[in-house]
Amino acid sequence: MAIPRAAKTLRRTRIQEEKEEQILEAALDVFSVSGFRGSTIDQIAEVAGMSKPNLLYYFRTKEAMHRALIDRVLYNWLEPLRAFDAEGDPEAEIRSYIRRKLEMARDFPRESRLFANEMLQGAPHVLDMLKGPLKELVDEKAAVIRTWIKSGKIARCDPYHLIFSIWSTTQHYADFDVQVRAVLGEEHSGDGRFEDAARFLEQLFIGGLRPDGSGA
Amino acid sequence: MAIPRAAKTLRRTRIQEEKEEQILEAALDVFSVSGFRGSTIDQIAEVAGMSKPNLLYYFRTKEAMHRALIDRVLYNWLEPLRAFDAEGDPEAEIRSYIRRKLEMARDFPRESRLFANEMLQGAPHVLDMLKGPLKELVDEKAAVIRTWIKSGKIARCDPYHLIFSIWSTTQHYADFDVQVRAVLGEEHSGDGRFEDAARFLEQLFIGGLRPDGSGA
DNA sequence: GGATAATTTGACCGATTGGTAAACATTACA
DNA sequence: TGTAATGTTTACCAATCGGTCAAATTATCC
Repeated sequence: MAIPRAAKTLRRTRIQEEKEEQILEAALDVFSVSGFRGSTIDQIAEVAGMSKPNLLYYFRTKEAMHRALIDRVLYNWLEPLRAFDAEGDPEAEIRSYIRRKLEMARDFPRESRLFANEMLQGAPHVLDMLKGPLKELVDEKAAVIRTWIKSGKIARCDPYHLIFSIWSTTQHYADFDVQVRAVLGEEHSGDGRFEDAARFLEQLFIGGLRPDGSGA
Repeated sequence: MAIPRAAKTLRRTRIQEEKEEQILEAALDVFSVSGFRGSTIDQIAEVAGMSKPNLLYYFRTKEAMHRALIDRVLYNWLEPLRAFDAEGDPEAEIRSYIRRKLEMARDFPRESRLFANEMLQGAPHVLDMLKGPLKELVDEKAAVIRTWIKSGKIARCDPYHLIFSIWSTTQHYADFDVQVRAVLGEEHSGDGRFEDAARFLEQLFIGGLRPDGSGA
């Protein structure tokens, strides 16, 4: 008889590691496209190449699978913002933040869509994280931006909306990929659009945040 | 006996107008949150306050409901971009485009989420529209922006990515509303955030697009 | 008011949903 | 190699899914 699944987390087998990995990979495929409600266990099982009961042996419910997936993906997703450094040069920091976020949109579009789906549905599974850890992290980085403003290194602006606009512009290339490609046309649907986007966004944010009295 | 439904479009009753309106309103509620796959006819029927077979009397399938909803919402959704005027002053045009898109995010968030859901799922129901009419419209407006660049009224930049970034930053306040509110906190979750966003985005885009040799 | 068309509903259908039970197969380890 | 724990599968369940049907109800128009 199998031990109760609650105990599974105590000692993890090689098989457990592999299968759970395999399942979460398939779950990411499915959840990121159809959202939680629109996805079915059967779909995920098929993508994962195993039977539904086998899948449910590792994750007792659809909820548990979704939660495990979000938990695993969340930490890496916030890494670029965490790397935002108070000590660095504002212009370089903003540039590199945009670059990193765009790279993630290019290399991990499913993760981006997973969160986008969750947001559209009102964030039923991550609302506490948004109000807690995420808000704290953003508050912290907003404070950094405010010191840059106070020292005159960048223009006066609302740091929260600055962060929102970097999020939205970069994630757009993952979440709305199909629209971007349709509008750009077949010939510009290679990865070159990410380089073009990076160039444009750097120009936009660096120019838009240049302190009043500087340069020109 | 009721006439075949194909004939319904020939002469429309008062009741038909009202009920179809009522159904599409409920469908917008449901589809915009859960997407096509994640929404059920029963849900929509309940929100609309009528029985499922009654609902299916007006729209034969879930697909038909979704298609009718998209068709109805699409025209208005593209109106701000259509209003983008070649004759106007670039700065004023961009300002007013941002304002209008933000107003739509505030006043029609469900419509925004309906499209966002559709995009995340790969636009199965609107791909032709994206590649056809939408692309043509954007091409046209991109040409307008290029004339502004050529005449030195705004900085050199990629007009497509400029449009993408206005779309993404403004729609963010509808699609990611729950995240925006969570990060800003309870106290900043009134409609004031749209005014703050407008101020920031105007500053960002006007500053970011200022031609090299001008001002400051 | 009566005929006729339009609308609404309850009962129902087969397919799919999330999930379970138990038999069966495999692995790890003494 | 035996055996207990782990892993997998087949068969199944009740609930929900999209959708149909025929009967009942309501509106329209002469």
